[in-house]
Amino acid sequence: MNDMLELLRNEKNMTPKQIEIIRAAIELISEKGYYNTSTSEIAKRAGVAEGTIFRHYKTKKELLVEIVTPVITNFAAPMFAEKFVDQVFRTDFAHFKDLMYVFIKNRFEFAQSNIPLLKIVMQELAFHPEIQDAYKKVFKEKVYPAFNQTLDFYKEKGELQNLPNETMIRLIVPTIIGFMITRFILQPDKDWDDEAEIRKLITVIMGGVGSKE
Amino acid sequence: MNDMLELLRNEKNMTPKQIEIIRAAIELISEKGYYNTSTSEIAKRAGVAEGTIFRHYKTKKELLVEIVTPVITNFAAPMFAEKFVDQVFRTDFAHFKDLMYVFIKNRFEFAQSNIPLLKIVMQELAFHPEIQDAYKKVFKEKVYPAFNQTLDFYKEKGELQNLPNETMIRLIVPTIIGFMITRFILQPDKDWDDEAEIRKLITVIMGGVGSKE
Amino acid sequence: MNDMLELLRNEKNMTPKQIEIIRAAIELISEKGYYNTSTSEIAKRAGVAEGTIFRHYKTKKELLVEIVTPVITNFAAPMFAEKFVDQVFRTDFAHFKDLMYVFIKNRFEFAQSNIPLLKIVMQELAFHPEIQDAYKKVFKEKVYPAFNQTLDFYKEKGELQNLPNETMIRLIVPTIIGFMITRFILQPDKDWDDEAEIRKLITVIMGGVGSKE
Amino acid sequence: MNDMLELLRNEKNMTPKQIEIIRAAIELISEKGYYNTSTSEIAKRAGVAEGTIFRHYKTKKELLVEIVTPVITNFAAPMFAEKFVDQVFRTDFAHFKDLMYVFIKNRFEFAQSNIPLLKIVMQELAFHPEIQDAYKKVFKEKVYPAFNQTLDFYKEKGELQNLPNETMIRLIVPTIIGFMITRFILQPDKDWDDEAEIRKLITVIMGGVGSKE
DNA sequence: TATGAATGAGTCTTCATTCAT
DNA sequence: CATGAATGAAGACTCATTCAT
Repeated sequence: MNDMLELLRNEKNMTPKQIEIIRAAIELISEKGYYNTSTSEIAKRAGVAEGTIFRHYKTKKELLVEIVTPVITNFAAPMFAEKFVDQVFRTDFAHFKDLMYVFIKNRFEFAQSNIPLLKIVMQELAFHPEIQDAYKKVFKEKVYPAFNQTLDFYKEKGELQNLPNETMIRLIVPTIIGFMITRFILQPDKDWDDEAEIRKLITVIMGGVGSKE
Repeated sequence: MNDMLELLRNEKNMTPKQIEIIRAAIELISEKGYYNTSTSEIAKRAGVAEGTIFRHYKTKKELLVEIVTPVITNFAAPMFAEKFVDQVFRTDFAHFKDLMYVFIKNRFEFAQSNIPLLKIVMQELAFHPEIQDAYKKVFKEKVYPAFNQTLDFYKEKGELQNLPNETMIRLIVPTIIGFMITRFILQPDKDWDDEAEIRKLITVIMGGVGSKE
Repeated sequence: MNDMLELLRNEKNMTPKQIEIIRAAIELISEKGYYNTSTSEIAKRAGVAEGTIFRHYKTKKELLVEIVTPVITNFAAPMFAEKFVDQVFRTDFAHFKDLMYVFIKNRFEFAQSNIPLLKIVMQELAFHPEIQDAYKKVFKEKVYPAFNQTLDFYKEKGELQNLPNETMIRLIVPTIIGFMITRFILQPDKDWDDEAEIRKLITVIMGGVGSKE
Repeated sequence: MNDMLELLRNEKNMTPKQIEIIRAAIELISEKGYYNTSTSEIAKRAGVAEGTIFRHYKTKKELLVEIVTPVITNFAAPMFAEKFVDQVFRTDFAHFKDLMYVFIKNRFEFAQSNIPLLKIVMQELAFHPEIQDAYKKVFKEKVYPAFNQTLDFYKEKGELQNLPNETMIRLIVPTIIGFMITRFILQPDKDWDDEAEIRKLITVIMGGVGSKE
């Protein structure tokens, strides 16, 4: 269940109207951007009155943040949730590249289910300090620690070069994200063999950080 | 001479006021984004009347495009100009990784000299078809052909795996761009050892596309 | 009930603010012309915010058209409505000149009640294709057919010369309109004996188109 | 020689640039109206710099007035010039309707040669007090006296009804002008038999003001 | 005299936000 | 809770006019 809207409906208990507002906002903002989308347009597409939006969200920006924050949290978080880290250490994954495969596969599917949302995050991240804060927080509190633990684990197993974790993260993460941007945003209509692409991606990453034995 | 403003002053022969307008626009838009920057603000910072902007650029958007287009052209183009391609084929570069080094170094420096401009390009690319067109044109007419020629050359020399060029480009380019974004935008204040980072980057790339002899 | 404002209030069911906007617009535009009247002025005189105007009328031009179209329709139309044409053929009017009298009298009173509006129509007709369209439509669909029927009727009765209807219309209509312009716009302050003027006018018209027996 | 431009070139001694400005202004304003024509457009079409216009005419309005005033003067005046009035009293015209014929014919040709200018006069008369003043002056000082003299002359000859001159003028003038508007502005493309139309027009007028012997 | 870059007041229009119902 | 009419501040853009060259 990767669909964020589903998730929002459940976690916060939203009224149907609220859901419609969020859905409309996501559609419109991801198509045209935050500044090209008016609240009246959102209201119209959501089938509610303009005032209704402001009953639920004090400002237009708050609506944006409300949309974007859970995406950030959920894009980064779940893989680093207890369950997953457990698996790693219960050595469910014999090799780092197996872990990478599951990790990338999982995030890939998440991205696929939430393209409009991720588009919004990427586009608006640059301009809204509130969003940047959420992003930094998640990165610092979730991604970073989880990565550290994981990388240390496989370093000790001799599967990774003895590079600083930070360096490795800086090599791995942009490579993965770069791939997804190409895949979902720049050339979404190309005829992709996703499975092959992901394997190739892992080769690149391992070429970069894997131990050269 | 990497500074685009310098370049603009020379190529198009701009009046001093025009230069000021461009300078102010670059500053403000790269800080706050296109939609958060008003023409009156640009005028104020440029020290001209608001009307003066519209004497030179029919619309605000035209100003943006005028700023952004040369950046795109110049970010992509020069490395693929005759001179450079010549070098490659006069085998000035014994190995693909030597070429990569010079290439990345060169584009790195260009980026460094034009951070605000590149920020603008990245941020606004998503919303302005006019900018997308410029980008597509350059990529198709310059980047792609040059890359193809080059990759074929080193493939024949046995230095690269026998992958489709497109695949290689898709692995190489986002990796480089991802690095630069991290370096200049996400963590500009970190204490970077650029030389080392670039070498590492090349290792990653070679791990991905280099031949496994 | 000749007052157009009254009519607007009823037909379209307008809010009080909307009425005020229309009233203010009519006053100002008829005094100073469309291009010399700003929307902010209209708003001020109407006692509403400028934005309110644009909530009801998408553009300033749409406001103008909304004001002017019903005038055109109503200036031309009612006399040619069923009721009136019926009267003619039930020979309520023994002679063409009796019909003319009622007709002119009726339109005269309409004009008198709507001077500012008619001023606007005349002044702006030249520049706004939208208004011209409305005018052409009404003339073609209402005025012309009604006139034709009527003129034919009295021709057969031998009261009119055997001229083409078009020629007669071209003689009659400008003469009447010319009179009203003189009466209400060029010399409104003169001490008019309207009854006498109208009779004189009819003499002229009959001199032009009446049969010379 | 009815062309006003010719006249302007001679009376005032204008530079070629000035003539071009006037010509361009007439063209543009008569097409699109005063408020829809910018001085920069006029300058462009005239092939001069914007500043040049303001060297010759202090304001845009002054340019308009400069264009329009001589038209008014010349439309009204010449027929009432000495020469013409002389003719009347040297009884060059046996009957009033002969005079009318020459008069209408003459003004008809003037109109035909100056349609754009007359269009401008009509359209802008309503909004510019300066133009109204010119019009009133000419009417009062030229048209009215000349008409008076003439009408009195033919009244004495028993050719006209014993109506107040003012009344007659009010019947005659709008009828003639109405005809010209129909002929040149409302239906310029119709296939007109001008000679016949003018004769018809005179019949109407005579029907209105001619003595009923 | 002619130029045309520069001006800045003024215009129409948009839109997030409020509030009485 | 929901509505949607009303708001008014702010924005992009126009254009008559000025003035240094």
